[in-house]
Amino acid sequence: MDDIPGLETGTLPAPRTFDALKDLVATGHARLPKRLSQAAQYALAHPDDIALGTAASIAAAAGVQPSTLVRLAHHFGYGGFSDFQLVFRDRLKSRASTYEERLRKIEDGTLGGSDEVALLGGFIQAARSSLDALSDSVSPAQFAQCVDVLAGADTIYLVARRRAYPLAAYMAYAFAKLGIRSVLLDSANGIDGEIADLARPGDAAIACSFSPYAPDSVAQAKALSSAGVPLIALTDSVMSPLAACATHWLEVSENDFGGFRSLSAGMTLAMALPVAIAERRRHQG
Amino acid sequence: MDDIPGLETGTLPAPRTFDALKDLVATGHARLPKRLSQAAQYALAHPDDIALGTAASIAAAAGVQPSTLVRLAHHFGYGGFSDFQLVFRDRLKSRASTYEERLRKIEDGTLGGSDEVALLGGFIQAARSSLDALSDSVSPAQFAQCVDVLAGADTIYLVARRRAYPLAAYMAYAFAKLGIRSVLLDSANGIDGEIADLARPGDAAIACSFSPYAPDSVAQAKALSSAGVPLIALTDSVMSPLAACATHWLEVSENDFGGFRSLSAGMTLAMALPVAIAERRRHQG
DNA sequence: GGCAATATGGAATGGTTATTCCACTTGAGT
DNA sequence: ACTCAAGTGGAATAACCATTCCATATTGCC
Repeated sequence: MDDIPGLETGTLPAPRTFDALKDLVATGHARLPKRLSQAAQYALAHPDDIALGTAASIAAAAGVQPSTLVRLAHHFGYGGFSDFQLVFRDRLKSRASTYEERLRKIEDGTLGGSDEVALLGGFIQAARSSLDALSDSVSPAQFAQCVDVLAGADTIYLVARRRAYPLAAYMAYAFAKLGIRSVLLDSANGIDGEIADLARPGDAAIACSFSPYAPDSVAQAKALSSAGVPLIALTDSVMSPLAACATHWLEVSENDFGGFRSLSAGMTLAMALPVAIAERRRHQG
Repeated sequence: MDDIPGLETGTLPAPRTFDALKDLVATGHARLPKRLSQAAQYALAHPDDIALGTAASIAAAAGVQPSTLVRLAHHFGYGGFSDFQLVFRDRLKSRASTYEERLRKIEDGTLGGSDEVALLGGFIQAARSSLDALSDSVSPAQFAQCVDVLAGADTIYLVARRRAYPLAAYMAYAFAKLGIRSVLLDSANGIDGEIADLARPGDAAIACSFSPYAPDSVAQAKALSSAGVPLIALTDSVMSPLAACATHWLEVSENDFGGFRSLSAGMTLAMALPVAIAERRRHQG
C-alpha cells in the first residue's frame, strides 16, 4: 500500500455523503499533491461521471492514471475507488439514496432486536419514497387527461378489491362530500356485475389494482371498458392488465417494506383526483 | 446464444430510451414468458436499481437468475445486459439534472393555483409533511404498548367511519393476510352495535377517528371501552373523545391541502400495526 | 398423454475492472 | 549538489462481473 489511509486528512472516517466530501476537499485540498488535486477537482466538477464511469474512463477524462484515483480514494479514507464511487452513486439516486441504506439498517435491526419502531420507520420510509416516485411517474398531461374524462362523466363507477379497496373507499367518500355522483362497486351481495352493466358511455369508471391484480377488478374493468365506458386506471406498471384496457392510466408504483407495499402514493392520487374533478367542473360549469 | 436477438419482437432495433422501452414492454408483454416478464416488471418498477446495480444484485432483488437478465436484454434486441443497462443509466443522468427543478416547480405550483398538477403536488407535499410529523408524534414506547395490547387479543375489532374508514378497511385486509382474527364493524344493515356487544375483555379494538369525530365511531369506541375491551385509538389530538376512553392512543396529525387532510400518516400507521402485531405474536409464540 | 419446443436454473468461462506493485521522477531540505 | 521522502506512471495481478452453456423443468401442441 502506498500510504496509510486517512493519514493526510487525519484519522477521520471517510465522508459518506457528497456534500461532506465536498467540504473536506474545500478545506484541506491545499495539502493534496498535484495529480490528486487534479483528480479531486474533476470528481467534484463531474460527479455524474464518477458515479457511472469506470476507473479507466474517468482517469482518461481527468487526465490521470487509474491508480491515481485509487490513491485519491485512499487519501480520503475510503477502502478503494469502488467505495469512493458509492458516495457519487448515492447522490445520483436523488433522495432514494439514504432510503436503501436505512432500510437495510432497519432490517438488520428488526432481525436483531425486534424493535417495533424500526418497523414503523421502515413503513414511513417506504411511503416517503413512494411519494417521491409519484411526482415523477405521473405527468401533468396524463393527470389532466384523466381529470378531463372524469369531469365530463355523469356518474363515476369505482372498481377496487383487496389491497386497492381503501383507495376506492376514500374516493367514494370524497366524491360524496364534493357533490359528485359515484357508485362504489363493493356490494356484499354479489350484484356488482349487474350494477356495472348499467353504466353508459356518458359515465366513467376508475379502476384501482396492483400486482397481483385481483381477477374481479380486472374482469369488471374490462367489462366496463368494452361497454364503452371511459376507464381511468390507477395501477402499478405498463404490464398491468388494466393499462391494456384503460382509456388513460396513471402509474402508481409503491415501494415496499418487508414485502408490504405502501399505499401512500395511491392514496395521495385518490385524494387529488376528486378535488381536481370538482375544480374542473366548477370552472367549466 | 439462446436466441436470435430481436426475433421475438420482430427485427426492430432495441429502444434507446426508457420510455421507448416501456412502450415496447406495454405492447408486447403478452409474449414474454414468466421469468422474463417478472424481470421486466422489476426493471420498470425499479429503474434506479437497474442503472446502478450489478446483474447479480438485481437478479437477487427481482427473484430471478442473472442469466435471465441477459436473456431479457437479448429479447429486446440489446447486445447484452450491459447494453440494456445503458438505457437506465441515461435516464438516471438526465433525471438527476431536472430533479431539483421539478421539486421547485411543485412548490411554486402550490402557490400559483389553477393547474391540476399543482394540485397533485400540493397533496404530495401534505402527505410528505404528515409522514415527517408521524415519526415525531409516535414514540417507540407508545407504539410498543399498543402492539403489546393487540398482540394479546383474541379478536381485534375495527371501528372507523367516513374519512377514517379506509384505514380500518386496510387493516382488515392486512389482518386477514397475516392470519389475525379481526372484525371490521362496517355492516350496511345496522348490526354493528350488536356485533360489538359480543366483544370480550380478552379481545381488543382499534378505533380510528379524526376531527370532526364521527359520532358513530365515538359511541362504538366508548361502548367497547366500557365493556372492558382494551381500546387502541388512532386519532389526531389529545382533545379527541377517543383519547379519553382509549387504553392507549397514537397521535396522527395529518397536514391538509385546500382543507383536504392527508391520510398518508394514518395509512402508514395502519400498515405498520398489523405487521408489528404479527411479528410480536411470532416471537412470543 | 406423449412429444417437441421453449424456458429456466446454475455452474463454468472469458473478459473487464479495480487494485497493487515497482521502477522512476520530482521536489524540498541541508 | 546530494539525499531522502513523497509522488507518479504504467504494467502485473487478482477480484469481480457479464455472459455462455448445458442439463433440467415447463409449457404448448397434437
